[in-house]
Amino acid sequence: MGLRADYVTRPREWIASILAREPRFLSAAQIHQGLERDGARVSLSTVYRTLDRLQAKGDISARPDADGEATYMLCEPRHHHHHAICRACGRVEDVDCAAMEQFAESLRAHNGFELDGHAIEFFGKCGACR
Amino acid sequence: MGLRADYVTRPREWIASILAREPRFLSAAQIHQGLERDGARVSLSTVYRTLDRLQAKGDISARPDADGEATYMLCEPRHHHHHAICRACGRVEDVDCAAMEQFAESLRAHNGFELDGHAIEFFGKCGACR
DNA sequence: GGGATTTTGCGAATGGTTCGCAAATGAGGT
DNA sequence: ACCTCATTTGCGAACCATTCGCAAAATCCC
Repeated sequence: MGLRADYVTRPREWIASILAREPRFLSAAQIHQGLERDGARVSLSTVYRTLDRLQAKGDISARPDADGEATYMLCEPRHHHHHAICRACGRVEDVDCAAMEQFAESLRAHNGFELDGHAIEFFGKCGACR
Repeated sequence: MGLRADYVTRPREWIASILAREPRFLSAAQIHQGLERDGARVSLSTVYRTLDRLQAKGDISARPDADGEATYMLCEPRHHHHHAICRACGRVEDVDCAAMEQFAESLRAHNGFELDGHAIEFFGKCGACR
């Protein structure tokens, strides 16, 4: 009687493979369309449930896009870093946050604000789109 | 025959007054609740329409919260700056972005990423909540 | 006050996301 | 390979934030 199972299913493999080859944030609908294009028939509900599961496992990070629609990308949120998002193609580049340290310090000094986290997004054009 | 009118109405004044006294991002529903608490009977549709209008005029800035729900705050997005958001009370402090310049430079050098904009959010506790 | 125009409120429509449940699938033992 | 059983899937309905259409009310300006 196994508790806490974790089945390997085709829908999950297909979804993972889409995420693995797209270095950008995708909505559930976009992933679903990608699956159809690949000939993989998976329900939208399953896409949502799989994304929730991957996020709970810490394998993907999620963020609402400008319209509030949830988007997801394969990227470990554990090791803290930031994203540079290409305005043209959406490609995401990881950026580490060494330079943030000193900025946090001045925030504390000038505003009395005790920092315990931060999120940054950069917009522009990546090398390929320039 | 006046084109492009811009009426001053009680619903708009009430909504503006709520925004004026809340230094934090509020959802349309929260603003609507605030209006009811003040005894101001305004429909949710009007709240949404007024917020859209204020945003178009550049008087408020909007951002989706973590759940993707749209939130709004009285704050001119024209003059570029960042926000420090208190995790406890939601109060927003403005932070200017002088320190960002050099960061942008190293981004361009190391990643070939042409920056044309960025957004930052800091989380923590403000002076009052510490 | 009167008349043209804008705004409001309401209820219905929309679109993304979640839920409930019966049918299908994967895991593990025999 | 087969059986059993827990997990997962698909479907449709439910849900919630947001938008729309339209008639009634409010505002502006003369």
